[in-house]
Amino acid sequence: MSAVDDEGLRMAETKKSNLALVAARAGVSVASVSRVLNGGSASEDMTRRVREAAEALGYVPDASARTLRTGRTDQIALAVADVGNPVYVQMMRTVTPIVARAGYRLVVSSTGSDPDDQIDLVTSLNRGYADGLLLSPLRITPELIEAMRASRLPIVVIGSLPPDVELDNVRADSATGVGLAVEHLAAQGRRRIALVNGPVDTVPGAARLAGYLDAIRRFELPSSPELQVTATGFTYRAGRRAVADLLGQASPDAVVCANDLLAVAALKELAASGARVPDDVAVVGMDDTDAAELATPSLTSVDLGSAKRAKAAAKLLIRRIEDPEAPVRGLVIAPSLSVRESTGPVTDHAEVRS
Amino acid sequence: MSAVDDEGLRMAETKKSNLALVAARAGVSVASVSRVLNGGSASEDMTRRVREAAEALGYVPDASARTLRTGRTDQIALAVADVGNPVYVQMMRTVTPIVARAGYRLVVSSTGSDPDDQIDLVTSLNRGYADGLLLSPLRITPELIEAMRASRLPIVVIGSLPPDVELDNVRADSATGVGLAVEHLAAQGRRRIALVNGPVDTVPGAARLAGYLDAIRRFELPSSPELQVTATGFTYRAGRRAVADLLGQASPDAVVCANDLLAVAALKELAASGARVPDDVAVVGMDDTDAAELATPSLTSVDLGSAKRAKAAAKLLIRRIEDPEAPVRGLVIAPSLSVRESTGPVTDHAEVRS
DNA sequence: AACGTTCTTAAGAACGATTACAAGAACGAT
DNA sequence: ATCGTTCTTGTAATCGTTCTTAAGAACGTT
Repeated sequence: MSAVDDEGLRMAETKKSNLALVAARAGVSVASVSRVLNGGSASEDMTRRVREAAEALGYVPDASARTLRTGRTDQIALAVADVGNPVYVQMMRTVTPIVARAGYRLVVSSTGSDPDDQIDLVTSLNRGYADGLLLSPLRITPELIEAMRASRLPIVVIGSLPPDVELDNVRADSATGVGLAVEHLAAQGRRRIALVNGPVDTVPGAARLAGYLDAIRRFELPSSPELQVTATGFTYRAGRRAVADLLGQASPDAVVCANDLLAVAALKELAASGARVPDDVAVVGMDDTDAAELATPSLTSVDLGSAKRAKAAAKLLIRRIEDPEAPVRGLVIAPSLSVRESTGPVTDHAEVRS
Repeated sequence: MSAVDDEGLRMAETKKSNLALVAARAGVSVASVSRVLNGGSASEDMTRRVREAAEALGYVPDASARTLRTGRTDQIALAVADVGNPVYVQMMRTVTPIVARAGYRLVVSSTGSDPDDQIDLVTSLNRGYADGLLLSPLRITPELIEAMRASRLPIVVIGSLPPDVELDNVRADSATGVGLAVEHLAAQGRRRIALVNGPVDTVPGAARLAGYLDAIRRFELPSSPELQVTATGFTYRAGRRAVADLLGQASPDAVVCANDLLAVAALKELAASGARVPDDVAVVGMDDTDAAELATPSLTSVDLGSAKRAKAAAKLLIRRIEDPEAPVRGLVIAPSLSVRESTGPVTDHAEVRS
């Protein structure tokens, strides 16, 4: 409680204010104020008076009025299924500077994995709260596709779509990605390669299972149902349960996981069971997020190009917003493998071990 | 390429539509349409016709028009400094259901740690793109405080403020939290307790340093500048560098870190240097996020009540939106300690493994 | 001096929703 | 039959901005 009150000294009174008030104070018309503030041509005297009045009143233009008039919000929405998944963090990071450079603000909303949530999101997009949407849906239903197709505002899908759907999208090549992982493991002489997948009724879950089965066949590895487990979600906790089940029913010498969180869960569960990584069991994650580098041992991870995908999707969306007639595009980003400790050269340890 | 085109069969044409179109189709006035759709009283016949017309046209109300008229957006904004920090993920998770239950949608924007970004954010809030803002600023400047004070729309600060500032806020008690960590370590006989802090010109950085110095004095532990290092940010990478510096200049038997990311960095750097955790060096994190549980070994972490703080802040904001005259409140959430492996008793370690 | 050109500024019409107000219909009561 | 009440529906104003149109001023040209 200081004795001196210095409030009101130079306090911009942001209570409320609009063009009319500024105009009245400057002694000009609202049109002129708008023109000056939006960089139209005006006399020097006019410009000065308007600027002063606006400053004095702490004028801030009203977003909804402007949007109503112009039809633009200068916002782009990014919808993610799970804010806890580091792959989405990576996407947010990549997208933010791109949309900012194009003059948009990014707003993030988190949906559940429920397709209905996403339909709601598309609907509310059509209320016009953003100029476009970047959507990365886990599950795709015909209803969701129909909603996206009917959307008045542009949507770019990050992820795969059924082949006949004509929507801008940027997809990963999960199958090839899983193939890279299996190839890497097989080259080390690993034979009992397990898959820890997320729900197979999701787009990534289905793609990763397909890629796994294909790779197992290609490399002529033993295939057995016991080596495949499905977590109830792409989360750490679900991963722990799934891996515990796996270890109860099989003895893999390598585990490929559908994302990095599941892979961290595998590391933990293996450690709890007394198995050494990578000596006894190798672990491969997917998405190549921060979590892969932070894990102990650090995780070999399939880079599905999330950052590139997000970047490409953002550019696609911006182009589409600016030119609604642009042809529909579908991009595929090639995967690569980031090798780290969790699949570390077996030779070093194998020598020691045997 | 199927031979049959079934487009236009029942495709809701969401091109554009407004109350006037719906009204024309239903043969009633726009006012009646609005009334029916917003749950006003209307005859059965009227209701049916309006519903049908709205459905047929795929009518979706325009957000900006509604906002312009009513002054409400039904959105609450949450601004976080770093989407990569798991403590913010925790906050987002907690806040989402609370605002949803109150009928708001949550939009997340990420600011940098630069106070100017946050001032921009407050300004754009005053454009009316949300009904209120939850802000967790890393650095607080007089300008930011002035901007928040002058805001036309309510803001609740998650974090500490200078004592004389009258703004709704929910703060952690970092000092006591650090004290809990030091007490726990001292009770194990650890004496050379180091601090890995974030930048001290940030609010949490300053608070944690103060708490550390106070605790060191209280427990009569040796204090030396070599035991205190400051990372250039609250990130993993900055943490690695800071811990490397620390290990180069001192031999701590315990490390208290200003957040979980820094603590994970400490684990990694200690492992790289050959030190065993917790046998040689104990590590304590802060915020008690998922990262603490996922780390190897799992991290003992000071729970600064982030989830509770976020929850309380959201409730405060909603109350404030609904009653702008409500008295200003400041809450403090008490910290607690979640003990895990990284400070585990050395004896216990042996039991588990044998 | 009359006229056309250019430049500056103002007036007013949108954008699409909500809502106060008024007008008319329906209905029961006296 | 008249009046008052209630219920339903329509008319029109309003939110704050942008932008078209047009009016007026300034200036050069013939």
